[in-house]
Amino acid sequence: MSTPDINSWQSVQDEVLRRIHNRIWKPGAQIPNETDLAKEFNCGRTTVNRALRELAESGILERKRKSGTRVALHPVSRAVIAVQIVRREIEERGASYGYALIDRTVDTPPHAVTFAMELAQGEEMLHVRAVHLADGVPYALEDRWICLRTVPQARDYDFAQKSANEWLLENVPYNRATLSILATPASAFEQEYLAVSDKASILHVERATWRDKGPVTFVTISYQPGHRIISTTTS
Amino acid sequence: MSTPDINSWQSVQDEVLRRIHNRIWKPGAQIPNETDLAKEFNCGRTTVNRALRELAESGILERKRKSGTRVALHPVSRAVIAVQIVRREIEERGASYGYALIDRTVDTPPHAVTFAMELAQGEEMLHVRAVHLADGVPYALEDRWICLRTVPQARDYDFAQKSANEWLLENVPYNRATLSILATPASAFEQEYLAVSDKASILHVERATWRDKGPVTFVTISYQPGHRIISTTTS
DNA sequence: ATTCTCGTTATGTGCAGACATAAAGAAAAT
DNA sequence: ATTTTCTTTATGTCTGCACATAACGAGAAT
Repeated sequence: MSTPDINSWQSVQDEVLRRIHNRIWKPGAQIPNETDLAKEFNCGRTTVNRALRELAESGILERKRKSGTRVALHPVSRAVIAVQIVRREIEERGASYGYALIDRTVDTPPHAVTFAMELAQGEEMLHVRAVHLADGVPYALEDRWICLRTVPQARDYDFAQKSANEWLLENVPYNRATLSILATPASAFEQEYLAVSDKASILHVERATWRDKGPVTFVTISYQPGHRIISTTTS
Repeated sequence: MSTPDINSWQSVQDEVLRRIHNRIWKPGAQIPNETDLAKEFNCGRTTVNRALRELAESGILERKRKSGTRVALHPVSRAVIAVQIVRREIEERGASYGYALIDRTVDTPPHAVTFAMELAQGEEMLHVRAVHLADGVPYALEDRWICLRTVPQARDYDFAQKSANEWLLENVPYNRATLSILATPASAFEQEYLAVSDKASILHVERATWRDKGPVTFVTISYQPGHRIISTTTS
C-alpha cells in the first residue's frame, strides 16, 4: 500500500529479493498472491507474474497453483556453465588455436560409452581422438564416439582439418544432451598426449547428445591439469 | 501463412526449434520478425516474444533491437548444475547422512582464499573443516572460510551439530556467488579424512558468496574419487 | 570525409482483461 | 469412513494495444 510505485518487473524482483534477504519473508513462508502484490506495487499482475516466475525458475521461490507462492526452504541454486566448442574456449583466453587428429577408426565402443548413450552393445561406431592446442601446447584431449546410424555422413569425413567438435556442431543438430564432470588420474593415453606425469589429476567433461531419439555422439574432453570450469551464478 | 494455428508459446518454440533443426533457418541466418511470425502462427506478438526470448536466453538465438533475430552461429549451450547443501545431495542418493566437525579456528586465510573473495590480505576469518558422511563413509570434505566482518554471529556458533554449509544457508543470505570446478591429486589432508591414497584424483567445487558488497564465505568441497557432477540440459 | 541529427524499425516491456488449469477443500453421495 | 463431485482460488497463459528503447542508416551540417 505505502510502497511507492514499483512498475517494472525488474524492480518487483528486486523488492521481492530484498524482502527475502531481509527476512521479511522467511524461508518456507507464504508470500501474498500476485493480485495483492500488483495492488501494493501499483503495477499489473502480468508484471508481478514475470518477476515471480523467473525467481521460481531460479529456485528461490516455489509456486503451486491454488496453494500460492512460498520462499524456498532449501534454495537449490543453479550454476550455469557455458558449453562451447574448444576452439572458442581457447580463443577467448587470447591464445592461438591448434588442432591435431590422433586417430580415426571404426570400432565397437566400450560398455561405458554404450551405457552413457543409452544403447545396446555391439553396434559399430566411429571413434575419433584428437588434441586441441593453445599456443602450440596441448590444452585438451577429445575422445569421441559418433553413432554412424544417426550420422552416416561422418563416415566420409576425415576430421584432419576440422575437429569433430566443430564439424558435428555445424552439421548435426541435437535436441537433448547430458553432461557429466569428473576427475581421474591421468591415463597412459592422457600422459602421452597432454605431456603430463602419472600423478597428474585430470578434469573430464563427458557429454552425450541425441537428435530426437537417435544417439549422435559421446565425447570426453580431458583438460590439462589445473584447468577450471567457471560459472557465475546470478541472484 | 499456411501453418495451422500455433497459439501457445510452447508450440511456437517447438516450431522454431524444428525449423532450426531442419535447417530451414540456418545458423547465422536472420529469422522473420515477431510481428510476421505472429501473423503466420496466428497468435499474438507477446506469445512469439516469450518463445523467442527463452530461446535467446538459452543461447540458441541472438537478438538485437532493430537488427532482428538470428540463429546463433556458435550455440553456446548452457549446462545447469544444481548446487545444494551436501546433506540433501546425500539423502537424494538414498544414503543416511552423517557429519563430523574436524576443526574450527580463527586464522588468516591463504592468498588463494583472499583472492577468490576479492579481499585484501591480513583479515582474520573463521576456518571450519568438516567431513560429510554417506552411510558412515566419507562422502565429501568441506573446507570453509567465513568472513567475520560480514557474518559476526558465526563467532558464537560451534558447528559441532550442524554443518557450516547448512547454518550459513539458513542464516546468511547472499546475492552473488561464483563457482569453480577443478581436479587435483589428493592432498595429505584429503588422504587422511577421505581415506584415500596419494594417487587418488579429487574433484573440487569451490564456491565464494557475497551479501551485497560484503564477502560471506569461501568453501571448497572435495569429493570422494569417482564422484560425478551431472547436469541435464534442455532444448 | 567526418560528425551530428533524426526518423525508422525490431525488440523490450507494461497494462487490463479474459480464459485455462491445477489443486485444495468442502459438500454430497455411497 | 470412503469416494465422488463441486466450488473456489492462485497461478499459467493468450490477446491487443501502447509506449520505451536500442541501434541502424539516411541525410544534413560541418
